[in-house]
Amino acid sequence: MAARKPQMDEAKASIPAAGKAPSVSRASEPVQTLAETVAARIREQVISGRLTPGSHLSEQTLSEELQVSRNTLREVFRMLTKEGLLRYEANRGVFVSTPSMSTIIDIYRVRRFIECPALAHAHPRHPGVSRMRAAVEEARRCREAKDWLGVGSADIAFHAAIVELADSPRMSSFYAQIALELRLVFGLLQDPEFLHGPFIDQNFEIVTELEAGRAVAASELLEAYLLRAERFILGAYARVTAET
Amino acid sequence: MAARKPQMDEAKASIPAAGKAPSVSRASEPVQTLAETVAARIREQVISGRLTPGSHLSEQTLSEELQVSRNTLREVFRMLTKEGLLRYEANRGVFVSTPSMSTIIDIYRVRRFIECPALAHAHPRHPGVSRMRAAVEEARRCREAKDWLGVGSADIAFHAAIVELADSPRMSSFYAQIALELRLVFGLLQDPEFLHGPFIDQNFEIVTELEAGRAVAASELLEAYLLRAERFILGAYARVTAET
DNA sequence: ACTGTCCATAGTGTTGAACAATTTTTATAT
DNA sequence: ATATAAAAATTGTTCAACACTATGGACAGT
Repeated sequence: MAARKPQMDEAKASIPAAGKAPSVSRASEPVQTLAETVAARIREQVISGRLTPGSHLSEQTLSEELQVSRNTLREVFRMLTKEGLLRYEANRGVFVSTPSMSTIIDIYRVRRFIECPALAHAHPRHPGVSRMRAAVEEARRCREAKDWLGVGSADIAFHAAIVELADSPRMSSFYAQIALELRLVFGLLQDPEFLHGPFIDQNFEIVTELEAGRAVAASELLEAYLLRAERFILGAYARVTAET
Repeated sequence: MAARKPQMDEAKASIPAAGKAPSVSRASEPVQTLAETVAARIREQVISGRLTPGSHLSEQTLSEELQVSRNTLREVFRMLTKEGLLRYEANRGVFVSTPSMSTIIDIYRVRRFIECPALAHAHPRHPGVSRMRAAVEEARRCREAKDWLGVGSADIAFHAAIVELADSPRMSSFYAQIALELRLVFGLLQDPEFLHGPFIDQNFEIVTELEAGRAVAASELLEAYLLRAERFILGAYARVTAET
């Protein structure tokens, strides 16, 4: 019964002198580790929708495809798991997270909980304000160019700037995670123009109100915005999942 | 199914000293991976103060000490880094995070930002309320027994229960991280009786108010509590760092 | 003495192979 | 068909090796 026998190797007779193809020479900027580089790449693939939620990421396949060892890849998986983009199942491997309705609901609950007070108590001259303004303009530029992925990024950046008004590094990094999950949801939905188009101008109004010193009014606009967006996204989500 | 011969390691009799018997023990379902087990162990060491902030964790030394491979240890480090307990420095390794004054200030800013609204909008019959009550009683028990580490845990549990009133899994898990960092701070300070003693009774008052349906009053109590606690901790921190 | 270069050392970053443990698939027997 | 056992794939973990980076000391020039 002991049967179980390895058949795998045999080819391993090769000499260990294998060329290692050292990391590409990107001699610029702060030394990013290989794992971080790969993580960024996979993250981008997930966000852009090339890696669809629910799909299984095989360690062997991916390590060959990305030219990194399994060990390094596992470090990458750990990172992305903590970020919420991937999900581990014991002895089964990692999968791209699949946001559910309750995920969306929770995300928007958090957003209202954090963004609205942050905005309401903001000082009109806070450096975050100019970042909000910049994000709105960036969104418009992307809309012109029909770069909807860019519009999504700018929208996220806008709201991240709102959170920065609270002057709390921890809150900002928490929000960054939430935003990542939200991007996952975006990727799941189709018709990005329909998805983002209407909200750019509302962002514009919000930052305008804030710059005029009417923080509370801006906060109320934001709350209405978030409630609408939530219903909107939930609707689109239901439509997509119904199709399958 | 799969009734296989349970022949485990016997060939690797290299250094069986610590003998940890990986998966044998809890044959239940949660199937904790080795890395998680080790992470829990280090986490506990950091919280209890046996691993002092700022100290360097050598991969080689620790992997020998804990009887795990460097690769596994690195996975552990990644987890604890995301939790905020450890800090990476490129090519220099991991260190136990050293909370600074601004860390404490940020933690308490976040706590007020999250806990107070959560409490103010809470329903008096929410399941979280009974958890708050239970935590207060646990804290009192530990105080009797002079188990100050336990008092700290109960205090954290009390406030985690407050956050659960908001019914948001993401918020709760975020708060869990913050609480971990706070424990790090606690470990840095001495005289835990002086540290926790006065706050147990304030927790009691808060939950009592809430149970009576006066959520807003409870929230105001909480805010005052948090402001006091922040000053208190900052003072103790300054005293400790001044000594060095 | 003072300072800057060079080198040995030690520690992290990454790899590839190996094996154990578990899940999934296939083949076989009832 | 259906249950069950063997085979194949995959993940979990370890090990040994080497490249790369940081640190500290020896050594030469001023």
